[in-house]
Amino acid sequence: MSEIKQNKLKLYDSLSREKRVFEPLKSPHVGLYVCGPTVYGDAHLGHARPGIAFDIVFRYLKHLGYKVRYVRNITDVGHLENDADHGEDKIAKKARLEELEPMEIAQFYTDRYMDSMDALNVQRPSIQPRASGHIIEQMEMVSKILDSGYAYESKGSVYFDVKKYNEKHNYGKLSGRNIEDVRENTRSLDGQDEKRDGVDFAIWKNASPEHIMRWNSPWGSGFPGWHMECSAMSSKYLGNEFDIHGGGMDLKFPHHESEIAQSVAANCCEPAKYWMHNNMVTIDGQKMGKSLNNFITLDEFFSGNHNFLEQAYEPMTIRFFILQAHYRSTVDFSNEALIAASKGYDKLMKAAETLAELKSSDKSDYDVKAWANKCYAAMDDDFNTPILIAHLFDVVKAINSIKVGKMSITADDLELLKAQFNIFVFEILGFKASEKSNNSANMSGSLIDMLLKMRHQAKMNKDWATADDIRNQLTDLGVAIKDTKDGAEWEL
RNA sequence: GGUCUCGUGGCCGAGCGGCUAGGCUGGGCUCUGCAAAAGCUCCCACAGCGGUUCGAAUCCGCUCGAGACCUCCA
Repeated sequence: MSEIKQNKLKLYDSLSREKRVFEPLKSPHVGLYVCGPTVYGDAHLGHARPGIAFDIVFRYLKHLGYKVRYVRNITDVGHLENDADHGEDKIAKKARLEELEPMEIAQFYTDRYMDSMDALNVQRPSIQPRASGHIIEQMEMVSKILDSGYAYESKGSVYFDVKKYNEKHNYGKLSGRNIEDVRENTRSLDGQDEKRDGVDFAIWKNASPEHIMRWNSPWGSGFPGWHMECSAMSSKYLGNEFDIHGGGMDLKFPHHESEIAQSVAANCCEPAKYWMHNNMVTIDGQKMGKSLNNFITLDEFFSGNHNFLEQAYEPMTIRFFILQAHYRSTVDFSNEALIAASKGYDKLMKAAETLAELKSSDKSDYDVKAWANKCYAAMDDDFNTPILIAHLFDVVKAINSIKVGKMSITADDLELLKAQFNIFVFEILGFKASEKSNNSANMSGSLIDMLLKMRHQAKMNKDWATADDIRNQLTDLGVAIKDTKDGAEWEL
C-alpha cells in the first residue's frame, strides 16, 4: 500500500463553482480525463494551455503518491462543419483538399501534436484513445441512451431528447444556463427539421453521400455525434464514474454539458466527481483560436517564424510563461511578456546550477522547511503555480546570497533544499535545463578554460588590453565572462 | 439579446477584509582595473462613484470598459 503524502489539496470544481478538498473515489487510484485536440491542424499556443495545465495536475497527483490513469483523447472524427460544408467532417474536408486519406491527415497532425507536447516537456498520458478507434463503444452508448428513452431516431440520425431529460435532470447545470435560453438562442443548424426540439443534439449522425468517414450502424450509415467520443472513451477506460474531467473553458457548453447528460442517460450517473476548466490564451485581448484565425502555432514560436514574433522562443520559455499565470485566468500573449518570461526562466535555471555547487557551513539563515511548506501550500491551493514560482524566486535570492557569502546554510538544510528545489522545479513544474552538454560542448569548454587562463595571466601582468581582448572576443562568440572572487566563470 | 467572467504599478501577473507577492523593465549603491553576474535599495498600484466596516484592491450597489460562452473550438 503506497503512502499518500499528507496534504490538503483543494481544487476548483467548475460544477459546484467552489474549491473542494480532493478526495479520490478509490484512493490511491485517480482517474483523470482531459479533452484532447482535434487533429486537423498544427497545435497552437492555445493547445499548450490545457496540455501544460493538466500535465501539472498529473505530475502533482503522482508526486503526492496517487496512482493516476490519465486519459486524453485524440479527436479524429465527428465534428461537423457549418457554413458551406454542411455535414462534412472537418478531417474529411481537409483530406479532400489535400487529396490524402483522412487517417493520413489525422496521423500526421497527431504526430505533430505529440512532438509539440514533447518539446514542452508535457508527459504523455497513460492512454491516448482515438475516437475513430471507438466507434463500436460509441454506438453501444447510443443504443443505451435509446433504451433508456432519452433519445429518438429520425431520418437515420439519433438525437438526444433534452426536454425529456430536463424533466428529471438539469441540462445546463455546468454551464449555468437554462433550457429556454438555449432554445431561444439556438441558430438553425443542418438537420434542424429532423429534431423535435432545437435544443436536442445529435448522438449519431446520418452521413450525407459526400461524407467520407462513415460507419454502418443500426440507424444507417453515419458517424457518432459531437460529444459521444468523450463519454464512451472515458467510461471505457476510467469507469462510469471517475475523479476529474478537464478541458478548456470553451468546451463547457455544449460539449461537457452534453457529456453529463449522455452519461446520466446511459449509465445513470454523472461521469466526473470534479470538473476542471482551463482559461484561454488571448492575443490583443482576444481569444486565440482557429475561428478567429489569430493563432500562432507552437512550431512558429519555437522557430520565430511568424510576423507577430520578434524572436524565437524556447519551449521552456512557453511553459514558464503559461505557468506564471493561474490556469483559470486568461493569459495575454505579447513579445514583451515572453521575453520577460525567458529572462526569468534563465535566472531560475542559473540558480539551479548554483545550488548544485553550494557549500554548507555550521548555521542556517534560511528556514528551508518553512519555505517548502509554503510551496506545497501553493500547489494545494488549486495548483497555484504563479505563487509557487514566486516562492521559488524567493529561494533563488537565498541561493545567490549563500553563494556570495551573505547567507549560510547547514549541510542538512542544504540537502533538503536541493531535494525540494528539484522536486518543485523539475518534477512538479516540469521544467528542464537546456541541453548544452555534449561532447563538442565539453571540448569547447576546455578551450574556453584555456583562454581564461591566458587572460588570468594577462591580468596578473596588468595587461588589461590583452585581458579585455580575450573577453571581448569570447563575448562576440557568445561566451559570457563573469569575474568572481574565486576566478572567472563563463557561460554560453 | 441571454448567461458568465474580468478590470491591479512602465509591462506581465498573484492576492480576494488589516500585515500592501513574484518576474521583467528603469534609477541608485556594494563588489570590480573596467565590464558582466550577484547582493542591497528606490519607483508603494489596485477602472470610476457611492455604501458596509474600527479598517476594503479584497464585501455590496451603480456606472464605464474589456472578454468568454450561446456554432466547430483548448
